[in-house]
Amino acid sequence: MYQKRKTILEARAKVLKAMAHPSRLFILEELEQGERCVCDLTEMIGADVSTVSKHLSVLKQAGIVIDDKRGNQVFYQLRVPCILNFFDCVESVLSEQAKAQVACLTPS
Amino acid sequence: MYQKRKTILEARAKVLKAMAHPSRLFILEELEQGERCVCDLTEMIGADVSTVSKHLSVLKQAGIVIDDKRGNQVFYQLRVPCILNFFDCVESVLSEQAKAQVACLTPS
DNA sequence: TGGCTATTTGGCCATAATGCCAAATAGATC
DNA sequence: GATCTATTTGGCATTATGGCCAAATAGCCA
Repeated sequence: MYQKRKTILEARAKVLKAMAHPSRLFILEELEQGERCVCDLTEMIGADVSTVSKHLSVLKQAGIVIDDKRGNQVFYQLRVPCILNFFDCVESVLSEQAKAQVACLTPS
Repeated sequence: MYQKRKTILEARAKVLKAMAHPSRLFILEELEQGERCVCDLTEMIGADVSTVSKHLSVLKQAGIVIDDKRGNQVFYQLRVPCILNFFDCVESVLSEQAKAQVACLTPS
């Protein structure tokens, strides 16, 4: 049952895991607007350059972004723009949570 | 830039992180068909009951599933069924990867 | 109550993820 | 070549995850 689907589920989990970090989600949102170099993203995030570079490497290894070296800069862009559609649904998880909390607090 | 969005991105990341495990993805697929008790899922996955229970707890804490105790069993179901729509996009990430690999192997 | 089944929780260990600093690498420019 | 900027990589400490076993909890039924 599970063993039969395990390989494909592992592949999917790897993609989700690569996205599952606030800085990496920020990078994806930012790349939705267009390509960005590491230095731009580093400044916006406010972490060490090496940290941001490693986040980008995680996204790249998962196949979510691609890089393009031009001069002494490296520009990253989304490889699969639909990735952002995810969040309509993630958002509905969060709004359900919010609704449930309100319901808890509201005397019935 | 990032600090302004950090809180919401952390919330989203938490949901993605909860999904980012093959066993948990299997559980979500299975719950798409309808509610399941812990014992059913445990047998299908073939891990220790305690392990499966903890996976379910992760999904529950993320607000993705809800539980319903009936008798001495606990049934879980999806709280936000759209969660499975995710995979059209995850799949396109994977198929892009596959395409790229083929392109690498094909002499141009 | 006692025993049975289903589930959760605590403890423990092995492994992976995160973030910084420092060092290495690569390109541009003088 | 020397130097400056941009980026990646290695190392290390800290924390989180995943899995099992064992123990605790909860409901059922005799």
